[in-house]
Amino acid sequence: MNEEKAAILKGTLDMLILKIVALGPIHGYAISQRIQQISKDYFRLQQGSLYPALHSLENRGLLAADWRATDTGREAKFYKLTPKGRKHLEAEMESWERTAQAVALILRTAQ
Amino acid sequence: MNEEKAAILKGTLDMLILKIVALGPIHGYAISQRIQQISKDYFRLQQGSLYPALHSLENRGLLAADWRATDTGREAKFYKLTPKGRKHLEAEMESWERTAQAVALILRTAQ
DNA sequence: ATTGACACCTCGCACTCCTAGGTATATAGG
DNA sequence: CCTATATACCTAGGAGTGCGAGGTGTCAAT
Repeated sequence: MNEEKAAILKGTLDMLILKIVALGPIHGYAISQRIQQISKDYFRLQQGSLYPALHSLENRGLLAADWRATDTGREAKFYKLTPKGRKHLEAEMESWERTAQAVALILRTAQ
Repeated sequence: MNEEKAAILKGTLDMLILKIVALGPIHGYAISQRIQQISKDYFRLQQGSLYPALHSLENRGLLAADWRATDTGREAKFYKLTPKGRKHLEAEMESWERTAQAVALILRTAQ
């Protein structure tokens, strides 16, 4: 019952992924772990959400990928931000701030 | 192009409506105006979102409604919170705070 | 030999809100 | 009087978005 592992807030997935990738080249599987870790285990990014999102971001030219070996000697697809992706991330973050503030305005309106 | 009137953030509509209704009995049409006004014209709540949401909230026992006359002498359906609705609103607001903070954690992670 | 973690993938669903239509009444302007 | 605008309600269908559930293959440890 106590749903302590929450789903990603709708509309924020692309932004969160772009932000994680902005920290440095990283492969998909590690992205979901990082999101979970940085959010202090609050968000749980499902693989069924992750991979389609990565493909979409790549198709839209916001991410670029190449296959490399991980620390553990395995092949993995590493993503990095394109310039377009960086711009997009900045725009999404600004939009998020404005939206979050608008929600806060409503929630903090006293009767 | 410059989409300065934003859509409601997915997943927050019920909460925002409940919060507005919590300020005092109010009819549907006025709810959308209040949301627009309090959010400083940032959110634009469409009628195609508003009315189905109100019916859903009523069906779930979170809102109760009765028809009354407005200031302008027109009949309108006034909603008020039920006790269940008030609890639900509090739970949703807490959940929102945690989610917004988790998003902030990720967005504010420096490389 | 089997389990579990790593690392990738896709299909179809469920949920959520919007678009685009509609009805009806009251008020203001020409 | 007639029309446009604002008020006030409604619905059907669709587009978007993330998830659940399934799958493949590799490597390390038991």
